[in-house]
Amino acid sequence: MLLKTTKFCPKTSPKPRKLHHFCPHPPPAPPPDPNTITNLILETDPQTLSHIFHNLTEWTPDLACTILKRLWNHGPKALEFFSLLDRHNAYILSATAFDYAIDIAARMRDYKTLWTLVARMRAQKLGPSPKTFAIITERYVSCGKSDKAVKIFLSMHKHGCPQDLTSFNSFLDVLCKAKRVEMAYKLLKIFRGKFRADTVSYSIIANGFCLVKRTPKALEILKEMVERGLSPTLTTYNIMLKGFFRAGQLNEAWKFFLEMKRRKCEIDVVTYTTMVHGFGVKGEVERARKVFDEMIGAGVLPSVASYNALIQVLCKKDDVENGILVFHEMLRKGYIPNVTTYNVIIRGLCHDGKMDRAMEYTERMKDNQCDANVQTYNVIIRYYCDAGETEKGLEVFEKMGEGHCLPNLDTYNILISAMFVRKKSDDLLVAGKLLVEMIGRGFLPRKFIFNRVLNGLLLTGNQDFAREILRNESGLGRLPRHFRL
DNA sequence: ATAGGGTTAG
Repeated sequence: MLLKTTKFCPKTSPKPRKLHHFCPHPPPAPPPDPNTITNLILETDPQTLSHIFHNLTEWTPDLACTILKRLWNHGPKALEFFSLLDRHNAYILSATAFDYAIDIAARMRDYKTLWTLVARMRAQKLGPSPKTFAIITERYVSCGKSDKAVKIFLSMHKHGCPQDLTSFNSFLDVLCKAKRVEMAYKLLKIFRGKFRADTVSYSIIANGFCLVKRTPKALEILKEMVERGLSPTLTTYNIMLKGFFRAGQLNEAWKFFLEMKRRKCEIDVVTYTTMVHGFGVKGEVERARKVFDEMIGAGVLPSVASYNALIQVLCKKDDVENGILVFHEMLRKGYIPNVTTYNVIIRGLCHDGKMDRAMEYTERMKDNQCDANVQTYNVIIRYYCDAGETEKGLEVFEKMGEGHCLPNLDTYNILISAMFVRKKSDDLLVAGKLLVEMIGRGFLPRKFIFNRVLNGLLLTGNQDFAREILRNESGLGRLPRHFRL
């Protein structure tokens, strides 16, 4: 056993010590099961948990990381778990585990904990690494603190983290993905000498302009890059290609694709998949199919992602049944569908009102050792709620909890919004409960959602509940100031 | 997480 039995179940099984006489050679310990431990952590209060941890053996760094990942959508529990490990089995914590914990603290905007963890990581000589700083700066940028993120990046070395071209490029990418491309470009111009900016740096900036649909500017960046003696790579071209599609410039995309071929670029599976997806989402289903066939004709082996792109396109812009035909075709060819493949089909079926068949596919996933993820559940819940089957949505929500998938922020938003459509006061009580639960799990509700639930409770004569929520949450100090009365 | 391709919701 992983757990010493006496401490494991102190209330229910206090006796059978004597049996050991008859069992001199206990059976070998079963492999530690992350699910069991995760559920134990979720159900147990902090103090009891501390006792249990005292008696836990057989920890491995991998197990610790797996559990942290499972607790991803329950920030407070994840950090509680992390600090218990830190106290009892410090040597089990890896750099990856620290990165997870830091990411979670940052997501909860608990900056004090974040920097404590960084210091602790450093004290244990586990980092912080450039990856750690990519995580931290990404979180700061995503909540609007880009200037602060720049300062953090520039002071990385003071935390014992090397500052080099790679970490510079990562940071530029963080800014670009948060649509702060102008800021990234300014930084590039300031620091390109110091860090010796390369093709990757410029490609990242070009991608940043593509993400905000400014393809002419992206092309300018590439021109500048070439003038500085840096050569584009296939990745650079694929970035541009995707940019044209994103900006709705289908003709430019097509011309660019032809030009790539004419210049004897070694067009790869990513190029083709970009074309299939790009054409497809703009409704050009036949052209998407043609490109897919051309890929096979050219001897480029489609990947699972290629199939996913085609299936998605068919499900969305053509007919789910045609998507399912391609799904069967990929199975015939020996491909192993992944969770995205299933999610695309499930969404297609839901969208077509075929909820029962969508549910069948979730079962099929299980049979094929492909675990449904939170996105799978969110799709099903959303469509049940949209179809007015709120109870079924809630049922699926409950089921994901008892499994090993915790709801995320989207799940709560979907469900809470659904609690307003029927104008039933009972629904609002559920909304209130969900709100309390999500806050307890470290999610910050949007101001709009929070006020909507509170107002709803007030209007339906549930003042006491509303007041209780406010008192609890402001007492915890977890809510931003605008929520306080 | 040094840059590119599949999921979100119209």
